[in-house]
Amino acid sequence: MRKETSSNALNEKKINATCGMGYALSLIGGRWKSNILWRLLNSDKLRYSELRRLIPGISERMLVSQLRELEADQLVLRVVYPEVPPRVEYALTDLGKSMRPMLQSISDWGEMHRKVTAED
Amino acid sequence: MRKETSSNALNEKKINATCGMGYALSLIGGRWKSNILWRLLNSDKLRYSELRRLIPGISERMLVSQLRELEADQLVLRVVYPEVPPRVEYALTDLGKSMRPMLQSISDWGEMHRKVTAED
DNA sequence: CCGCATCCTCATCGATACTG
DNA sequence: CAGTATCGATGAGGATGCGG
Repeated sequence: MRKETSSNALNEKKINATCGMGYALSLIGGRWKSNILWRLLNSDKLRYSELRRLIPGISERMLVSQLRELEADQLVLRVVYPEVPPRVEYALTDLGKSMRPMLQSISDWGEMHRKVTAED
Repeated sequence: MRKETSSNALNEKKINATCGMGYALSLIGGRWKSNILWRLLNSDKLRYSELRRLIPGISERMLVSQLRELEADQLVLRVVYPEVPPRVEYALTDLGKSMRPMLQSISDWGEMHRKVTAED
Protein backbone atom coordinates (compact mmCIF):
# COMPACT_ATOMS: atom_id res chain seq x y z
CA MET A 1 0.00 0.00 0.00
CA ARG A 2 3.04 2.29 0.40
CA LYS A 3 1.13 5.06 2.21
CA GLU A 4 2.69 7.43 -0.34
CA THR A 5 5.88 8.09 1.67
CA SER A 6 4.59 11.32 3.14
CA SER A 7 7.78 13.33 2.62
CA ASN A 8 8.22 15.97 5.24
CA ALA A 9 5.97 17.28 7.93
CA LEU A 10 4.50 20.46 6.51
CA ASN A 11 2.29 18.88 3.90
CA GLU A 12 -0.96 20.13 5.34
CA LYS A 13 -0.60 22.16 8.44
CA LYS A 14 2.23 21.48 10.88
CA ILE A 15 5.16 23.83 11.03
CA ASN A 16 4.48 27.37 9.91
CA ALA A 17 6.74 27.80 6.95
CA THR A 18 6.19 31.52 6.97
CA CYS A 19 9.91 31.87 6.73
CA GLY A 20 12.21 29.30 5.20
CA MET A 21 13.26 28.32 8.68
CA GLY A 22 10.07 26.42 9.25
CA TYR A 23 10.67 24.47 6.09
CA ALA A 24 14.26 23.65 6.92
CA LEU A 25 13.38 22.60 10.44
CA SER A 26 10.60 20.37 9.21
CA LEU A 27 13.23 18.43 7.30
CA ILE A 28 15.80 18.03 10.04
CA GLY A 29 13.48 18.19 13.04
CA GLY A 30 12.30 15.32 15.15
CA ARG A 31 14.30 13.14 17.40
CA TRP A 32 16.47 11.25 14.96
CA LYS A 33 16.96 13.01 11.67
CA SER A 34 19.68 15.38 12.76
CA ASN A 35 21.61 12.47 14.18
CA ILE A 36 21.26 10.44 11.00
CA LEU A 37 22.27 13.35 8.82
CA TRP A 38 25.23 14.05 11.03
CA ARG A 39 26.52 10.50 10.71
CA LEU A 40 26.15 10.57 6.97
CA LEU A 41 27.92 13.90 6.74
CA ASN A 42 30.91 12.48 8.54
CA SER A 43 30.90 9.02 7.01
CA ASP A 44 29.85 9.77 3.47
CA LYS A 45 28.08 6.44 3.14
CA LEU A 46 26.74 3.91 5.62
CA ARG A 47 24.92 0.61 5.65
CA TYR A 48 21.65 0.13 7.44
CA SER A 49 23.24 -1.99 10.13
CA GLU A 50 26.03 0.52 10.62
CA LEU A 51 23.52 3.26 11.23
CA ARG A 52 21.75 1.06 13.72
CA ARG A 53 24.93 0.53 15.63
CA LEU A 54 25.98 4.16 15.44
CA ILE A 55 22.69 5.42 16.82
CA PRO A 56 22.20 3.48 20.05
CA GLY A 57 18.64 4.15 21.14
CA ILE A 58 16.89 3.96 17.80
CA SER A 59 14.43 1.22 16.94
CA GLU A 60 14.23 -0.42 13.55
CA ARG A 61 10.87 1.11 12.94
CA MET A 62 12.18 4.61 13.55
CA LEU A 63 15.39 4.17 11.61
CA VAL A 64 13.55 2.93 8.57
CA SER A 65 10.81 5.52 8.71
CA GLN A 66 13.19 8.41 9.21
CA LEU A 67 15.40 7.20 6.39
CA ARG A 68 12.37 6.93 4.14
CA GLU A 69 11.33 10.46 4.94
CA LEU A 70 14.82 11.77 4.32
CA GLU A 71 14.79 9.89 1.06
CA ALA A 72 11.41 11.32 0.09
CA ASP A 73 12.74 14.78 0.86
CA GLN A 74 15.66 14.02 -1.42
CA LEU A 75 18.24 14.50 1.27
CA VAL A 76 19.38 10.90 1.35
CA LEU A 77 20.04 8.40 -1.38
CA ARG A 78 19.27 4.75 -0.84
CA VAL A 79 21.27 2.23 -2.84
CA VAL A 80 20.26 -1.42 -2.87
CA TYR A 81 22.79 -3.99 -3.96
CA PRO A 82 21.02 -7.06 -5.33
CA GLU A 83 23.15 -9.49 -3.46
CA VAL A 84 22.57 -12.18 -0.93
CA PRO A 85 22.74 -11.44 1.88
CA PRO A 86 21.24 -8.08 0.94
CA ARG A 87 23.22 -4.90 1.30
CA VAL A 88 21.78 -1.41 1.42
CA GLU A 89 23.80 1.75 1.64
CA TYR A 90 22.69 5.25 2.48
CA ALA A 91 24.44 8.43 1.43
CA LEU A 92 23.64 12.11 1.26
CA THR A 93 22.42 13.52 -2.00
CA ASP A 94 23.77 16.82 -3.25
CA LEU A 95 20.85 18.48 -1.56
CA GLY A 96 21.72 16.73 1.64
CA LYS A 97 25.34 17.75 1.35
CA SER A 98 24.24 21.32 0.80
CA MET A 99 23.01 21.27 4.36
CA ARG A 100 26.51 21.05 5.72
CA PRO A 101 26.98 24.75 6.46
CA MET A 102 23.59 24.95 8.11
CA LEU A 103 24.12 21.83 10.18
CA GLN A 104 27.60 22.96 11.03
CA SER A 105 26.38 26.29 12.34
CA ILE A 106 23.73 24.55 14.39
CA SER A 107 26.31 22.18 15.76
CA ASP A 108 28.73 25.01 16.45
CA TRP A 109 26.19 26.99 18.42
CA GLY A 110 25.22 23.91 20.36
CA GLU A 111 28.78 22.93 21.20
CA MET A 112 29.60 26.43 22.28
CA HIS A 113 26.63 26.98 24.55
CA ARG A 114 25.87 23.56 25.89
CA LYS A 115 28.39 23.91 28.70
CA VAL A 116 27.36 27.44 29.52
CA THR A 117 23.65 27.01 29.99
CA ALA A 118 23.65 23.43 31.24
CA GLU A 119 26.90 23.09 33.13
CA ASP A 120 27.33 19.36 32.70
CA MET B 1 2.08 23.80 41.37
CA ARG B 2 4.23 25.39 38.61
CA LYS B 3 5.39 22.08 37.14
CA GLU B 4 8.95 23.43 37.49
CA THR B 5 9.11 25.09 34.05
CA SER B 6 10.87 22.16 32.47
CA SER B 7 13.43 24.15 30.47
CA ASN B 8 14.26 22.36 27.27
CA ALA B 9 13.41 18.95 26.01
CA LEU B 10 16.52 16.90 26.62
CA ASN B 11 16.22 16.66 30.38
CA GLU B 12 15.90 12.91 30.53
CA LYS B 13 15.95 11.19 27.23
CA LYS B 14 14.49 12.89 24.19
CA ILE B 15 16.82 14.23 21.54
CA ASN B 16 20.22 12.59 21.45
CA ALA B 17 22.58 15.41 22.24
CA THR B 18 25.54 13.35 21.10
CA CYS B 19 26.62 16.33 19.13
CA GLY B 20 25.77 19.92 19.95
CA MET B 21 23.21 19.83 17.17
CA GLY B 22 20.84 17.84 19.26
CA TYR B 23 21.09 20.37 22.02
CA ALA B 24 20.55 23.34 19.75
CA LEU B 25 17.62 21.70 18.03
CA SER B 26 16.02 20.87 21.34
CA LEU B 27 15.94 24.60 22.03
CA ILE B 28 14.57 25.82 18.72
CA GLY B 29 12.69 22.71 17.66
CA GLY B 30 8.99 22.15 17.78
CA ARG B 31 6.29 23.88 15.89
CA TRP B 32 6.42 27.39 17.28
CA LYS B 33 9.74 28.30 18.79
CA SER B 34 11.56 29.11 15.59
CA ASN B 35 8.72 31.38 14.60
CA ILE B 36 8.73 33.19 17.93
CA LEU B 37 12.49 33.60 17.90
CA TRP B 38 12.35 34.90 14.37
CA ARG B 39 9.85 37.58 15.26
CA LEU B 40 11.88 38.68 18.22
CA LEU B 41 15.02 38.79 16.14
CA ASN B 42 13.37 41.16 13.72
CA SER B 43 11.40 43.21 16.20
CA ASP B 44 13.77 43.38 19.13
CA LYS B 45 10.91 43.46 21.62
CA LEU B 46 7.27 42.50 21.47
CA ARG B 47 4.24 42.38 23.71
CA TYR B 48 2.31 39.22 24.34
CA SER B 49 -0.62 40.39 22.28
CA GLU B 50 1.65 41.43 19.43
CA LEU B 51 3.15 37.98 19.28
CA ARG B 52 -0.33 36.50 19.24
CA ARG B 53 -1.26 38.63 16.28
CA LEU B 54 1.99 38.02 14.45
CA ILE B 55 1.70 34.25 14.74
CA PRO B 56 -1.72 33.42 13.33
CA GLY B 57 -2.36 29.80 14.19
CA ILE B 58 -1.01 29.73 17.72
CA SER B 59 -3.22 29.20 20.74
CA GLU B 60 -2.78 31.06 23.99
CA ARG B 61 -1.75 27.89 25.72
CA MET B 62 1.00 27.24 23.22
CA LEU B 63 2.26 30.79 23.07
CA VAL B 64 2.60 30.97 26.82
CA SER B 65 4.18 27.55 27.22
CA GLN B 66 6.68 28.10 24.44
CA LEU B 67 7.61 31.50 25.81
CA ARG B 68 8.08 30.00 29.24
CA GLU B 69 10.37 27.34 27.86
CA LEU B 70 12.39 29.87 25.91
CA GLU B 71 12.65 31.90 29.07
CA ALA B 72 13.77 28.90 31.10
CA ASP B 73 16.38 28.20 28.47
CA GLN B 74 17.55 31.80 28.85
CA LEU B 75 16.88 32.68 25.26
CA VAL B 76 14.08 35.12 25.96
CA LEU B 77 13.66 37.76 28.60
CA ARG B 78 10.23 38.48 30.03
CA VAL B 79 9.62 41.95 31.40
CA VAL B 80 6.47 42.68 33.37
CA TYR B 81 5.38 46.26 33.80
CA PRO B 82 3.30 46.62 36.96
CA GLU B 83 0.64 48.72 35.32
CA VAL B 84 -3.03 48.41 34.77
CA PRO B 85 -3.93 47.16 32.27
CA PRO B 86 -0.92 44.87 32.54
CA ARG B 87 1.85 45.02 30.00
CA VAL B 88 4.41 42.30 29.37
CA GLU B 89 7.19 42.51 26.88
CA TYR B 90 9.40 39.80 25.50
CA ALA B 91 12.86 40.28 24.10
CA LEU B 92 15.84 38.14 23.22
CA THR B 93 18.59 37.76 25.76
CA ASP B 94 22.19 37.96 24.67
CA LEU B 95 22.14 34.21 24.39
CA GLY B 96 19.07 34.44 22.21
CA LYS B 97 20.67 37.08 20.05
CA SER B 98 23.71 34.86 19.66
CA MET B 99 21.49 32.53 17.72
CA ARG B 100 21.15 34.96 14.87
CA PRO B 101 23.85 33.45 12.63
CA MET B 102 22.53 29.97 13.19
CA LEU B 103 18.92 30.95 12.59
CA GLN B 104 19.95 32.97 9.59
CA SER B 105 21.73 30.03 8.02
CA ILE B 106 18.74 27.81 8.64
CA SER B 107 16.48 30.42 7.12
CA ASP B 108 18.81 30.89 4.17
CA TRP B 109 18.90 27.21 3.37
CA GLY B 110 15.14 26.99 3.67
CA GLU B 111 14.48 29.96 1.46
CA MET B 112 16.88 28.72 -1.14
CA HIS B 113 15.57 25.17 -1.38
CA ARG B 114 11.91 25.49 -0.59
CA LYS B 115 11.04 26.27 -4.19
CA VAL B 116 13.30 23.60 -5.60
CA THR B 117 12.07 20.56 -3.70
CA ALA B 118 8.45 21.62 -3.22
CA GLU B 119 7.67 23.73 -6.25
CA ASP B 120 4.89 25.76 -4.71
C1' DC C 1 20.68 -8.57 6.46
C1' DC C 2 17.15 -5.42 5.85
C1' DG C 3 13.30 -4.31 6.66
C1' DC C 4 7.58 -4.03 7.26
C1' DA C 5 3.15 -4.56 10.14
C1' DT C 6 0.80 -4.27 14.34
C1' DC C 7 -0.32 -2.75 18.72
C1' DC C 8 0.13 0.37 22.26
C1' DT C 9 1.70 4.41 25.25
C1' DC C 10 2.24 8.85 26.37
C1' DA C 11 3.72 13.53 25.42
C1' DT C 12 2.14 17.20 22.71
C1' DC C 13 -0.99 20.17 21.07
C1' DG C 14 -5.86 22.58 20.09
C1' DA C 15 -10.11 24.51 21.81
C1' DT C 16 -12.63 26.45 25.19
C1' DA C 17 -13.81 28.65 29.40
C1' DC C 18 -12.31 31.29 33.11
C1' DT C 19 -9.27 34.75 36.16
C1' DG C 20 -6.19 38.67 38.25
C1' DC D 1 -4.20 42.65 28.75
C1' DA D 2 -2.04 38.59 29.85
C1' DG D 3 -2.46 34.83 31.09
C1' DT D 4 -4.33 29.80 33.74
C1' DA D 5 -7.23 25.37 33.94
C1' DT D 6 -9.20 21.54 31.99
C1' DC D 7 -10.45 18.23 28.62
C1' DG D 8 -9.93 15.64 24.47
C1' DA D 9 -7.72 14.56 20.12
C1' DT D 10 -3.68 13.37 17.68
C1' DG D 11 0.36 11.34 16.31
C1' DA D 12 5.24 10.50 17.18
C1' DG D 13 7.65 7.07 18.92
C1' DG D 14 8.70 2.22 21.39
C1' DA D 15 8.26 -3.10 21.54
C1' DT D 16 7.73 -7.07 19.28
C1' DG D 17 7.11 -10.54 15.77
C1' DC D 18 7.18 -11.85 10.94
C1' DG D 19 8.82 -11.73 5.90
C1' DG D 20 11.98 -11.51 1.49
